Amino acid sequence: MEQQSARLGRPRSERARAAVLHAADDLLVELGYAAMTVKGIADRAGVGRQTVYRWWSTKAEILLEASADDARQELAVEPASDPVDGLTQYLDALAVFLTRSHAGAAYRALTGEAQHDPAVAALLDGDDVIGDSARAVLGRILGEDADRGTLDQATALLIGPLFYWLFTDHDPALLDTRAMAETCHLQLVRAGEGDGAQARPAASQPL
Amino acid sequence: MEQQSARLGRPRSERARAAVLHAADDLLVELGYAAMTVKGIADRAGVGRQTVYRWWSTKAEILLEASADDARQELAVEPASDPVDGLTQYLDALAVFLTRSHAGAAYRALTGEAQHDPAVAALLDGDDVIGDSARAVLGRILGEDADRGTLDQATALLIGPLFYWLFTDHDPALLDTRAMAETCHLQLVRAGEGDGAQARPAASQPL
Amino acid sequence: MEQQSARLGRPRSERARAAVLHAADDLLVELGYAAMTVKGIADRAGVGRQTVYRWWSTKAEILLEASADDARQELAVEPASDPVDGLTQYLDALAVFLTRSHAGAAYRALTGEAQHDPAVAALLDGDDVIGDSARAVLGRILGEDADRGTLDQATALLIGPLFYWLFTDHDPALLDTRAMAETCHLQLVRAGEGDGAQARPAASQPL
Amino acid sequence: MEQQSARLGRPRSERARAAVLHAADDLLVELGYAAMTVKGIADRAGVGRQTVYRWWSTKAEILLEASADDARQELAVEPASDPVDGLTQYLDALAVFLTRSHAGAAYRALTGEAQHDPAVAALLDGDDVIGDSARAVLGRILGEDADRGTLDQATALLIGPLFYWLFTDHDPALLDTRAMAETCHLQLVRAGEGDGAQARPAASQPL
DNA sequence: AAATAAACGAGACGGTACGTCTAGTCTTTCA
DNA sequence: TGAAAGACTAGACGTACCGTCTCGTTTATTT
Repeated sequence: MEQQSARLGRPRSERARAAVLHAADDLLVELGYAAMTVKGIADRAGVGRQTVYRWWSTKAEILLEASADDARQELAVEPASDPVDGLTQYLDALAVFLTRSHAGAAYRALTGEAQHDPAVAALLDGDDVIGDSARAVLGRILGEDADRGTLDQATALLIGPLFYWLFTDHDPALLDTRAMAETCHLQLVRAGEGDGAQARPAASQPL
Repeated sequence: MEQQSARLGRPRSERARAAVLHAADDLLVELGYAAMTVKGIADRAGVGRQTVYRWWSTKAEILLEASADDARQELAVEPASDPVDGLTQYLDALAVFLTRSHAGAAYRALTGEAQHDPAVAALLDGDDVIGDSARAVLGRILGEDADRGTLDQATALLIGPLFYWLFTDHDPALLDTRAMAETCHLQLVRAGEGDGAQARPAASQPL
Repeated sequence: MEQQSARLGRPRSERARAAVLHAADDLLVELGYAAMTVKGIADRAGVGRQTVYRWWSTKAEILLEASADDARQELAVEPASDPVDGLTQYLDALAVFLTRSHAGAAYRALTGEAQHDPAVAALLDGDDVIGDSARAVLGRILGEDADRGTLDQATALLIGPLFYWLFTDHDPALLDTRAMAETCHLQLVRAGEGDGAQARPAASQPL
Repeated sequence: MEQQSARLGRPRSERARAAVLHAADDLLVELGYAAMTVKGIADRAGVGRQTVYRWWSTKAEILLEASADDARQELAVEPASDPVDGLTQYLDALAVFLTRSHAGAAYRALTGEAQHDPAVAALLDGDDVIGDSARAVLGRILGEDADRGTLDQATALLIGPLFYWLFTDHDPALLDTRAMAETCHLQLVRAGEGDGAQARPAASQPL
C-alpha cells in the first residue's frame, strides 16, 4: 500500500543528466561561452536535443548547475586566527577560482551574460555563490549581529577591487591582495567603532 | 609636394555611418544587447548589410563607436577643491553613467560580453574609457609622478566596489559613495607616506 | 526476422515535399527559371529554407522532380497501326509538351541550363525523359533487336529538327511534322535494308 | 562645313572595349557561363564596373559581341562541287565549332540561356549566326528562288539532329554526319520535284 | 591656353539571394 | 512516459554580386 504511487513512466536518466553537464563544462573550456550551443551540448553528450530542453531552459542554466557545487567548494575558506589573514586567504582563493578553475570560468561568463540578459541575472541573483562565500568570511569577523546591508557593503569593499581587476582583464599577480584585505579590515573596525552606525549615502560615516 | 594623394572612389557616406550608430544605440535600449543583430541594425538604419560589415566587424564595435564619445563626456568630472569631494563626485557620475545613460548601458553590455568573447575584451582594452576617466581623477590627487601600476591599483580600489555593486545588480542608492571615496583617499595618503613604496603582493604595504 | 527496422526520428513530411514541388512549378511559370530562387520557393511553399536544402541541392533538382512524372505521362503515345502516323503523333505530342505544358517549360529551362552547368547536364543525363520516350516509339518500329547506338541516332534524326526549331524560338505550327516523320521513317527502312549495317562516321551508309 | 561635328568629350576607349571582350572570353572558358559575373569581367579587364554597364546591358551581350565575328568566320564553308560533300563539310565545321571553339562554347551557353531568358532569346534572334551560315550553304543548292520558309525548314532538317545530339551531351564522333547530309539532300531533291509545293502541316508533302 | 564635356578607374551605396547555422518544436520508434 | 533521433519552421549569419551613384582623373573638342 504505497501512499504515493511512484511517478509514472520512465524515470529521468541520471546518465543523460551527467553527460549534459559534463559536455557543457567541456565545451565552455574548449569553445568559450559565446560559441557554445544547445545543439553542440546535446550532440557532445550523445543526448537528444529535446532531452536538454526538457530539463533546462538555457545554456546558462546548464552551466550554473554544472558549476555551482564546484564553486561552493572552491570558495570555502577555513577560519584563520588573524582576520586579515583570513580575508587575504579568501581573496587569493577567489582570484584562483575566477582565473584558473572551470567553475570560475563559468561564473565569469554567466556574470558577463547577466549584464545583458535579465534571465541570467535573475538566475545568478537566486544563487549568489560568490557573495555568499564572502559574507560567510566577513560574518566570522563582524559577528552574528551584523545586518545584511552592512554585510553587503563590506562584501563590495572586500571583493570589488579584485572583481574589477579581473573583469578588466588584469593580471591577478600584480594585485596586492593583502593590502586589499587590510583596507577592508580597517574599514570594518572603523565602522564598528561608530556605534549604531547605519550605512546610508546621506550620512558620511565610512561604512 | 602632396603628402597624400586624394582617396579614390566614392567617399564614405557620413549619413550611413551616423544612421548605423544611431540604430545600434536605439536597438540596444529597445531590445538589449543579446537581441540586437547586425541585420536589425542595417534594416533600422536603412542601410545595406554590406555597408555595415565594410566598416565594422561586430555589433560590439558598432556599439563602442556609438558610445565612446558620450561616455568620455559623461565621465569627465571637473576638479574639486577637496580631494574626497572630487572622488565622491566621480563615483556618483560613474553610478549615474552605468545605470542611467545609453552609453553606460552599452558599456555594461560590452564589459559583460568581454567576459566570454576575447575579441570584445581586446576592443575594450584598447579604449578603456572608464579606467582612463578614473585615472584622470586620481592623477589630480596623486600628482604627476604617480606611476601606472599605482594608478591602476588605486583605480581598482576606487571604483571596484561600485563596479561590483552594480554588476551584481544592486541598487546604487544603497551604496555610500562618500564612504568609498574616503576609504580610497585614506589609502592614497597612507601609500604616499610610505616613501618609495612599491606595490607588490610580496610586500604587505597597503598600496 | 525483420529485414529492416523502421527508421528512427521524425519521418519526412510529404506535405512539405509537395508544397515545394508545387511552388517551384508555379514560380517557373510566373517568373521564369532565371528569376526563381531557392528562397522564393521556400517562402512560397511555407517551408523552412533548410528543409529545401535537406532534400534538394539546386533549383534544377527541384524542377526535375516536379516535372518528370508529368513529362513521362505527356510524352507517352499509344502505338498506331501506321508507323508514320505513330511518329507524327509523337512529334506533335512533343511539340505540345515543349511549348504548352508546365513540365515542358521546365525541360526547356533545364536543357538550356545544362549548356552551361555540368551539374544540370549530369542530372538530365541520368533521367532522359524525352530521349526515353522517343526511343520507346522508335523501338516499336525497329523491333527488339535494335541496338542502343542505332536508336540514339534515329532519335536525333526524328526529334532533332523539331528540337532545333523550338529552341531557336520558331512557331511550331509552321513546321511540317508529318514530313519530318516520313523522312525519319524512310531512313529507318533504308538502314534496315543495308543488312548488318553499323552506323559509324567512316562508313557512308545512311544510318 | 561638317554636317555632324565630332562628338564632344573623351572618346570611347578601344583599350577598355577589347579588354572587356577578352576578359569575358577567358572567364567563359575558365569558369563557365553561370559563374561569370559582370564584376568578375570588369575586375579581370582592369576596368571600372560602370564602364561595362555603359556599353553593354548584360553578360550575354558582351559574350555575343566577343564571339560573333569568330563564329561567322568559323562557320563559313567554301562551296564544294558535290552538294552532299558541301553539306557534310558544313556539319563537320558546325560540330567542331560547337564542341571545340571558344566562340562555340559562347553560343551553346547563350542558346541555353535563351531558353529561360527572353532578352537573350531576342538578342540571338537578331543575329542568328548559325542559322545564317546554314541557309547560305543550303541556298547554294536550292538556288536563288528558294523562299525563306523552305530554307528555314531545310535548315532544321540539316542541323537539327546534330544540334540535338550535342545539346544532349553526346559525343560528336559517334554521329554519322555524312548520313545526315545525305538524308537532308534527298529531301531537298524530293521537295524540288513536287513543283510549286508549299510546305504546310495540313498538306502531307514532305517538305 | 582655357573651358567644356564625356569616358575612365575606383569603390561605396542600398538591396537581395546565397548556403550554413542554431533555435526551439514536433513526431516518430524503442526501452 | 522518457529518451534518441531527426525533420520541421523561422530567421540571423557573413559573403557575393547586382546595378547605381559619386569621386577625382584623363582625353578629347570647342572657344
